[in-house]
Amino acid sequence: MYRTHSNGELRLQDQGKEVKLVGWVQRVRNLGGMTFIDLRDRYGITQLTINEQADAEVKDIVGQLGREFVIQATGAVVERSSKNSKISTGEIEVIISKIAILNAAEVPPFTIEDESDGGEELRAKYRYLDLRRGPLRRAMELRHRMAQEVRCYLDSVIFLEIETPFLIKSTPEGARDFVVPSRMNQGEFYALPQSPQTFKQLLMVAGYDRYFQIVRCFRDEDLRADRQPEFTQIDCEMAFVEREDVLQTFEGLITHLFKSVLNVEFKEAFPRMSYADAMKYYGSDKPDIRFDMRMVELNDVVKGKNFSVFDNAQYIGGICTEGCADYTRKQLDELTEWVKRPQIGATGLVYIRLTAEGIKSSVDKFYIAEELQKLAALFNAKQGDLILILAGAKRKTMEALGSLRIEMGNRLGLRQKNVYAPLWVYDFPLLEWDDETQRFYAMHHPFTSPKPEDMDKFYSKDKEALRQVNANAYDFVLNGVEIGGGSIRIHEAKVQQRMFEVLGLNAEETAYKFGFIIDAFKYGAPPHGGIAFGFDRFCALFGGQESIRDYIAFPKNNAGRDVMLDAPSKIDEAQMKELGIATIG
RNA sequence: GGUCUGGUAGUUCAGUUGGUUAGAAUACGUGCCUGUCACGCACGGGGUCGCGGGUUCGAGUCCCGUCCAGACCGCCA
Repeated sequence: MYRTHSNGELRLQDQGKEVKLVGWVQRVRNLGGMTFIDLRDRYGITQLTINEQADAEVKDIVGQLGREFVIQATGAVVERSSKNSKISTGEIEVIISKIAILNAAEVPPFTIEDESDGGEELRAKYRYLDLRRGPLRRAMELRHRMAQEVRCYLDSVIFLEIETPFLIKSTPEGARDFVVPSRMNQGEFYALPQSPQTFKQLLMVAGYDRYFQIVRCFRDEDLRADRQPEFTQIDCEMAFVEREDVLQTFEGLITHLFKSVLNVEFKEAFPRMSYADAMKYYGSDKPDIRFDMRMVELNDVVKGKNFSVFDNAQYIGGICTEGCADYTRKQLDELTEWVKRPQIGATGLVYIRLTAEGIKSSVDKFYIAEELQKLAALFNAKQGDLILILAGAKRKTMEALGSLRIEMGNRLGLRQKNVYAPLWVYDFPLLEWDDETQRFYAMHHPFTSPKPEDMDKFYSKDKEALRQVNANAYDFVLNGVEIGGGSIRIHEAKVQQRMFEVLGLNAEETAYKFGFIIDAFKYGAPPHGGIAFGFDRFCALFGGQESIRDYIAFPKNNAGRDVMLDAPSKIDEAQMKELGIATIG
């Protein structure tokens, strides 16, 4: 037996016990006459004490110890004469009678502490050392807890967890697929699933009317702090449901997660907002509603006063930032630079200050105080507030204003981590027109059903009518982060066929790529719908972080590399030959 | 594909207008120290300034190229 206890469990009532502990040496403090060792494992830290009376052999071994050595120590639990209230085992220590080095360790390249001295690249390379640190360990524990609670809840409402294959067929409709060459079928490739979308729908056809899976998904696209090439979804589907059934069911799941993992309670139903309103008031399809600061469109009130910037703009809108009227010229210039950055792309920033001395703006030449007052009233602005206005092309300007709103929310401290604002966004457009390729793309995915009332438009030949078709789709947004998305699906073969037709696929392509699902719909497919949650993002948000990397045990860097394994890597000629793959160039 | 930021000791960083032997903290090593818990004190070792080229009497510093890392835009049905 290696150990009798973990390093996190001994307490005052254990004193007198003879215990055997194992773990990693966090730190050795040699005071001359006596030595203290902090022994660490997953569960905590226990102080080992070696005093003057210890055997020479014990003292000799202790002298050899370095950081991260794996040791085993035997001794008696005693009450400490000077206690440490910072750790759970701080009232006791173990007086060592026997000690053994189970494995020595080289000096680690960075310190294994909550606040490590190591940079990201180094910690990524030695991920197994980084994972020993408290913050990463807690992230893994949080993720485990989340997964357990998801299973527990969905099991309680009779969902079945069913696994679906990873080696599937490439249907590049949206994100790029990762592909895997087939040895037995040379020249052909499997694709890794971007999501188990079609499989879960086939499970509905099969009659498994409540399915879920915590499942890895793969997308060969560029990475971000919140995007990895392989990531995990809580993938769910239900048959014989309408939108309301899906929202209710998963509001239940989310509420359960908040309660069981964070002990946060939601007494009221989650707010809901149409996509159109989200864009209109927040300039985003994933609004952060922890703070208000709604956008107000000003087209009708500012045009026709000889201010060409406004007169020529398709959209003029603003936000009101409370208590910012005392912003200095320098701060306003800096904000102007901020909105002019290429990522935001605004051409300028107009401001109106409501100061004690009256109303002042950067457009006083064009608007008299009375007009500005009237404008300010649209925002319910009061003395001390600052109104920021952007103008330009509609979509772009609204999004820029939405970004400015988030930025001001950050600056004003309105986006607190421990405040949670869930939101359902619904009624997205079904289709997006792409000028470059001159065709429609599905905004969500091609299995999303149009809203029943838009069916006529869906069958229309008119591009403008098609543009106006709404999808029976919904997103779950938490604190401005898109956590989940889903829809009521198409379950009729002819509707599905029409969808592919709208997307520009001919009958042959449709049959080749998606024949299996259209066939399935011909054999009694029930009405169905579902949702999928980004599990990594969900965990990161619960952990109060923006980056999902710390919630994935072995993530990739932003070039899609695993720097620990140094993958991807070349394969040898024999492997290539076996797969029937030639090197280009 | 693009924009920005960074790369100097094991690690995190500083390094002035281009000028003597490139510093600090921490880690590491040695010694002292009986109540530490980020122990303390003293001493010590440790550098291809990412790489290549250029300008210059002289480059960590300026210029060009390149590689790597991070953030973002495009992309992400």
